[in-house]
Amino acid sequence: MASIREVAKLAQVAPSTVSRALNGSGYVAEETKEKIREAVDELDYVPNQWIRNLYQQKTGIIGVMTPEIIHPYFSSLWSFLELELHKYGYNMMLCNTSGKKEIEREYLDTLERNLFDGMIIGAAFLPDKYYKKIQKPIISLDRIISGVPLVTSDHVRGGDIAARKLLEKGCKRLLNLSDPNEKMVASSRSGESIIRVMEENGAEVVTESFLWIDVIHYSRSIRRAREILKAHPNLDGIVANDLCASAFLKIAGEMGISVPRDLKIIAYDGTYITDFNFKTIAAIQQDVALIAKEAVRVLIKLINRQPLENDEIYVPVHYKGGDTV
Amino acid sequence: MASIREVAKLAQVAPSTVSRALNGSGYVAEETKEKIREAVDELDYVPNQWIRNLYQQKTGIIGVMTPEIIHPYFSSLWSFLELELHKYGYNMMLCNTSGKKEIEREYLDTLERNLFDGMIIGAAFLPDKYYKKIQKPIISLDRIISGVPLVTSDHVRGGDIAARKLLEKGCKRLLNLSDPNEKMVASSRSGESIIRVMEENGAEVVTESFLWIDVIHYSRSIRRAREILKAHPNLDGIVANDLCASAFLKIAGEMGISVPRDLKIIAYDGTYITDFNFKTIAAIQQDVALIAKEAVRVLIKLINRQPLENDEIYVPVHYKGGDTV
DNA sequence: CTGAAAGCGCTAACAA
DNA sequence: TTGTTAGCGCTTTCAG
Repeated sequence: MASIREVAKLAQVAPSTVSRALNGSGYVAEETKEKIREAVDELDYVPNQWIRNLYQQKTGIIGVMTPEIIHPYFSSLWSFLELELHKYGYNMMLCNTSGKKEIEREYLDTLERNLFDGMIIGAAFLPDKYYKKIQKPIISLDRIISGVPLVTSDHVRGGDIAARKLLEKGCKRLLNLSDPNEKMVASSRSGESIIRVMEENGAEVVTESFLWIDVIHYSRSIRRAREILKAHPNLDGIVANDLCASAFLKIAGEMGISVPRDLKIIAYDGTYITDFNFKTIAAIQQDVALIAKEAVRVLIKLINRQPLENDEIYVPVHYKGGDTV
Repeated sequence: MASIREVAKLAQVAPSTVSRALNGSGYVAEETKEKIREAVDELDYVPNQWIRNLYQQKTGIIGVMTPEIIHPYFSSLWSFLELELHKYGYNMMLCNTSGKKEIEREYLDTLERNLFDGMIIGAAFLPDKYYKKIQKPIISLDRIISGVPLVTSDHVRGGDIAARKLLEKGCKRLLNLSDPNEKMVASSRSGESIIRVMEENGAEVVTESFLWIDVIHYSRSIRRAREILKAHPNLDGIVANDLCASAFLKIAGEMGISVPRDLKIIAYDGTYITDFNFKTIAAIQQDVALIAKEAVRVLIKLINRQPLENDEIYVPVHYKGGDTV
């Protein structure tokens, strides 16, 4: 690995001149530039970006904390986020925690050790205090942490739309899924909203737990969906994330339950997988592109120490029709 | 951000002593250590990892070049790769090119600028020479580049298994899909293998192009699948990647083609989405966990300048039954 | 056991 | 227009 000094020596100039020539900062005679260019070619010199970062006091890397990346909601979200960060010259580092607290702590450490210029928290399992003490720019996409800006979907509205749609179709007994381990997350508001609207309108709501781990392993989703449908044979409506919704649709078919006649299903997320089946699944669609855009906009403001006009941003959701309601 | 110098001053020792105490390198009196510990706590000092890397001559980051991340094959593969890299203390940086050559070049540049200790190439669209000149450890997962170690599935066998399965079920007229833009990739061997086996056994093979861009946008897959099935109404077998296979299954249903009676479908990849439909899709399953494991093993060897016993590694594939054959 | 000094590879201020 | 010098925050000799 050639260094700037070697280039300087070969071109018979000072290292600082090489630096200036290469960065276009300050004056360098065209003739000198030429000599330097030759030396660079000769030695195959490539400046070390890490070292440069030292002076810029930045790394150009944004960490993205995610519990996993296989769920299409996350794949899509991170895909858009990457594109968006790239526009601003940032690279994205996916920090996959697999839901493990130690790994999450490790990555927060990495942030504090200045490897990232900022961090986007897709999901968090550590107590609030770990996030609160962080001195660097962070934003959250779901977990509600006081002092940490939140960019998320308008889940209250999402739950509302879903519930009203089901009521309109005559649902009387709805299944609501929740992961008891996830507390203080914005996404749980959709469930609360669904329950409120359903009950206000005289419908019954059955809440069952559906663990995170069961969502990401599809075979487990299937098993859990079967358990739940067997335990509650008289359900007539389900709102669940794309993967779960898909599992319920499959199990309903297996059990001979007619969808949408006897059971109506609305997926929550609305990624492309809701179009996979012959019956497309109706969905509350999150606008992942806009979430990504807003998240990056806010993070960049934080990094540039600009004031935030708003530290809670709610991105609109949309209803997408399908064959399951 | 407190620096080591501030800690040293507060603890009334030299910066080098702090360094030694914190790294456990060299001797430091227990008493001195205690003073340093106090100063660290007092100032909330966190060593700057990025500066430390300067001395280690490494960054601990591996770049992973991928054309996109939404396709479940890639999501799964990168998920396992991340886990595997993490075991060796490396972080993974996803380099999403969106199939764009400029972005790919940019990331190769990033590698040369020492931001990564090595790189894993998931897909490549640049001419070979760009890869050949790289002086840092790289391995490829699909594209065949002389001098660059390859870790990939045994696609020849994969194609073979698929073809024989279809023949066994009586297929006479098979659809083979290929992206004409993708040249010199290991994965195309499955198609070649399928064609060979089918033709050797007296079956006909129709090859149609199916562009990458049509695969990753599911709505485009659907449209293309419809086009193809309309153009070739007498097909009785299809081998295609999970997403395409899913699109064909859906369109077959829409067109009233009975699967598997009139049309047999085998998905190639075998990710969880092949289990989504009421009819599970038969598949040639790639062992992504093992691919990830092998890739990392080889890359680490390269980084440590250990000799490679083999620069082409073929990971076994498996047949997974389903309702579509 | 500890500190001074040199230096990782580069940039920036200033002098020439 | 160029070179000298100092230094980013840390580690690593090496002398004491």
